[in-house]
Amino acid sequence: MALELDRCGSTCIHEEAVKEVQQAMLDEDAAVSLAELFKALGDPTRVKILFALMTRELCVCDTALVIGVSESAVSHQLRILRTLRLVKFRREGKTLFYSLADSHVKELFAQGLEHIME
Amino acid sequence: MALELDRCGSTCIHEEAVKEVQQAMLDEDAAVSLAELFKALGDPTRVKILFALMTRELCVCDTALVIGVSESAVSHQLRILRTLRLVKFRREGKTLFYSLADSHVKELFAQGLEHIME
DNA sequence: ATAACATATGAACAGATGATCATATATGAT
DNA sequence: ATCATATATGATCATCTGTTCATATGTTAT
Repeated sequence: MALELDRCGSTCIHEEAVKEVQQAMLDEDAAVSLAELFKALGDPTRVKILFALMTRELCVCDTALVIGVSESAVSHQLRILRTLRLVKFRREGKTLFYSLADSHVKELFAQGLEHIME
Repeated sequence: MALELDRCGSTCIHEEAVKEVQQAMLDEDAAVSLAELFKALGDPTRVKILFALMTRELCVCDTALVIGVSESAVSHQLRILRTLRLVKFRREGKTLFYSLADSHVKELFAQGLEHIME
């Protein structure tokens, strides 16, 4: 506590700015949750999986073929995406069809692509 | 190439689905760029930095104080955010004031928080 | 029950990541 | 020029990540 307050020397702190920002600041849990969500979107394989699912639902095997990685790798990544409720699935016989859980991914990708192409 | 096509056995492939998705598919570069962007947002420290900067511009020292990490750590993370053009800065004497580069971060955070609180 | 198929899971390993510490750069004051 | 301040950078290291390979689970058909 005291350590953190001292760290900066004290000469360079703009008190008003710090207070203003601290009041509007995100709490730790929210920051961690947000980071977890974005981290899940922060891998090319998972981006491809999600983008593929934007077009239509796909089984694991087809997904693996489309994005060019092993089925095991896809399955591992889908587990992560499931945990964060980014995808859902339905069973049809031996096959599991995965799809986007809600529209947030589409919106996030749209914003993300906008930024990249700026 | 041939390896990838064989990998799935061939029995489980739904050809139409695969073709339909492949046509709409993101190219490799775009997938990597998108992933890089989201990866940059996928760390609690960087989330806090960006969220803090949503309120107002801040110098490195104040940022470090607000989010409770060392100035060096903040500087390192700001470098990553600068590289991805998520933040920009202006100099005033010895002090560098960082701010959000554009409005995409706000939109992304808004969507992200919506998803988390669903 | 057995076999085949679709997917999931666990272990393991190489590569990436983020904080820390030490050092360097840049600006302003003396 | 020297010094103090604000920030940046490089090296190091423990931890995390994603793929692979081997194995397990669950479903359908025989």
